[in-house]
Amino acid sequence: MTRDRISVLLIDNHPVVLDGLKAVLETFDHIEVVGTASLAQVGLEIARQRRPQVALMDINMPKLSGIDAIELFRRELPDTRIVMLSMHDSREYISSSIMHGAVGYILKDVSTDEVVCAIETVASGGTYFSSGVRDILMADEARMEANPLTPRERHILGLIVTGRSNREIAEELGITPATAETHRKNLKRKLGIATTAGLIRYALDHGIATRAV
Amino acid sequence: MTRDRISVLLIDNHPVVLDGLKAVLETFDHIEVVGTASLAQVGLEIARQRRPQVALMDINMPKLSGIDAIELFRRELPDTRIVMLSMHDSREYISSSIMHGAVGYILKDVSTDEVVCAIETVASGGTYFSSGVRDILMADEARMEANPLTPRERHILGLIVTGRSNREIAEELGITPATAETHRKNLKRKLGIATTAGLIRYALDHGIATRAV
DNA sequence: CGAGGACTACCCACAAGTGGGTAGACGGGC
DNA sequence: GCCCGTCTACCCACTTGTGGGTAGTCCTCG
Repeated sequence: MTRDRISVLLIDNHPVVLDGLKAVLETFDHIEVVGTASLAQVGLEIARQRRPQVALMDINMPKLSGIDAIELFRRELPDTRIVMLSMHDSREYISSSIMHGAVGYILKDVSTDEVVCAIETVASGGTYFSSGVRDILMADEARMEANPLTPRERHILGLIVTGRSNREIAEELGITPATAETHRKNLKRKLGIATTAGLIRYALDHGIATRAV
Repeated sequence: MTRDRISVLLIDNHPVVLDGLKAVLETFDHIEVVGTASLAQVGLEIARQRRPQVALMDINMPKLSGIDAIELFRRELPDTRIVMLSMHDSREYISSSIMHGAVGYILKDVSTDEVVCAIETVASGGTYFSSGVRDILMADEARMEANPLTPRERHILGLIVTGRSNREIAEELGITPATAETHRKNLKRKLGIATTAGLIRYALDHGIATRAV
């Protein structure tokens, strides 16, 4: 290692997570928590002064979302390596974080050992994604070739885009609402998208539906 | 009038509406119901043979939606004047119907007199929109200049596009979920859009949000 | 003929959105 | 000084979606 201790900045708007993480990390001699913040803006300010090697940042924060904050960090502090900390394992959050420049993404349900491992890995130049995240990333690439949407699913996706409820979709297709629900669930699972809004953006992006009303 | 009786085709997948409307219309000497159908495709088939002057069609039907059916009618039977019959007064349905070529749009809660009036009007070449619909159409044009979205609303619309729930929006903006809910309601009211899906399409259409994840 | 995918349908408990409202605080403009 | 728009917040009853499942029927492909 270039320095004996890895400097880490913690940003999380949940005091419990913030303090807990700080306490745990401080039991490791090779890690130094140089600051904590509950808001991204404050974290950025601290980072300007302390120039941490690693920033561990929550993805969901008031005022300034973690995703948006990644960009600000990258612009002002390109050497600080950003690891996102999230409770959500949705494909959108993960790929969005990576695209914005995060080099790590760990779920909040991982062990503290794994957090330490992530810090070490990204500090030495690597990338770290917790196991659940890796699965999602790999699945994301393999899934679409292995599991293309069925015609029925594309049809239903189109109806979802127009704002139809499960009941309305069911009426329109002559099936039960429960089945429409299943198709909706399968769509989300196949695409790794957690929200209906995400499904709509996906459909518009991939020409499965058009915005024409 | 060119013909003594106006030939009308009824298409609605609700038997009650279909039969009720037929019975009522047949009490008028100058109106002749030349056919009824509970599916758009069947209605189209009947229309091919009977060439009705007016087609009264439900907007929500299984298999083939009324909106899509308008196009088929326009293509094959350009002389048949289409009046949409709907329970929904959402801006999207109405403007979509008009754009596809309907010359009338009446809500199902209107009086039968108004239905007769609509048939007479479109048969003689005019357009007919029931009072509630007119309000919405006029409002639609006037509203956006009179009532532009506030910055706060645009911000919240952007968050809705990313699939945030009211609770998540509230956390992100430091307000209560109830307030986020109010903003969401106001957005729908201002834009005359009934569904969250519609809000998303609107936002993407108007550059208030981008699909970039 | 057996496997697997597609489509269908239902179960549960819980979370969230819907669509009506009402209402207070603040600030700018007439 | 008052009006109006904005932003905030809450009420209710109701519907809908969520995220786990399981499981049956068809049809096709090897």
